[in-house]
Amino acid sequence: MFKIDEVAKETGLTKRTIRYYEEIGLMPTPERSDGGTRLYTQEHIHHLQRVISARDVLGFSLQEIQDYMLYAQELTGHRELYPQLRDPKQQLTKLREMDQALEAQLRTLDEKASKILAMKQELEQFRERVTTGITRLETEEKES
Amino acid sequence: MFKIDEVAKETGLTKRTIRYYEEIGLMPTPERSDGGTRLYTQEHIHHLQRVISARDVLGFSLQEIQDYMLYAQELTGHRELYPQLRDPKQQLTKLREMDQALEAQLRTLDEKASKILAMKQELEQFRERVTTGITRLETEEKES
DNA sequence: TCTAACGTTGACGTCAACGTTAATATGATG
DNA sequence: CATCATATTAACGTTGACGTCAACGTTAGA
Repeated sequence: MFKIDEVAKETGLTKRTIRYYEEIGLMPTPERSDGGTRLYTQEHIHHLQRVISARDVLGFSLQEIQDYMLYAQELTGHRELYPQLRDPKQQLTKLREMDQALEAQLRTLDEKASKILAMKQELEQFRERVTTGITRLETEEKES
Repeated sequence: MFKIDEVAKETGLTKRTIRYYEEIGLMPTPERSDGGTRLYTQEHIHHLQRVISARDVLGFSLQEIQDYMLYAQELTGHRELYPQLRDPKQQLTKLREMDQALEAQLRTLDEKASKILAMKQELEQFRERVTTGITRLETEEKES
């Protein structure tokens, strides 16, 4: 069980940000001590690290990340979905919704990946020109 | 020569955003008519499209995009860099700086690409589980 | 040339994503 | 058990990235 300062050091987030993420529902609410101090588990830390990854690396808004995490949680940790809690018709509808959403998210990821590739190629071209420029200047320097 | 509304329609940005990007130095200042109306070229549109790409797809801050665009401009459009405007020593120093910066940017891009891949794989796993769930429910439905 | 449609510059408004401060309670340690 | 580092909530402040509105000038077409 970790207190918030420990979690902050593990994740690199500030304590404020951690509480904020809980506030907006981006994180499962941790347990509390008798006095009210938040007590986090390793799971919480993992969760936060994935949130950070999605936020920093992909530039998703916290809202988008929340949508993504929703599915992730339903399918991994708490699988209260698969055991038929309800009418199978409703199950089917929900699963189809999830399928649609997942497909959409995969498409945006593909888009991003291809654009990243394009930027990479551009930067690599730039870099080639720079390195040839450097070597040219270096040889000129030696010749003088 | 395009006026701002045309550029807005081409790029999907609002006029406000276009002026804002100019204001913060994210775009080369366009020419003006005698009356003061901004007159854009095709180049400006291309530039904006690349900015949009970097912003939307990578979630860079406008400041980061500005840094990126700085090098891009120095190396493509206005190649006032290569003709030795100055002392070759200074040239060399500058080129080395650029090389460092480009390398760093390439590293961050690689990082992003690999994280995107990881997310993709996760989502694909989720999707498999969902689709198997769907087919199972569908066959159960037919059997009843 | 007149006018409707579009352009320009302030200036203030807004929303997300936190930072900061204050006032107060909690928890570990000698 | 005293105390000092941490914790909590509540509230307001800030920054980036624009939206919106007002007051006014410009342009193009009838």
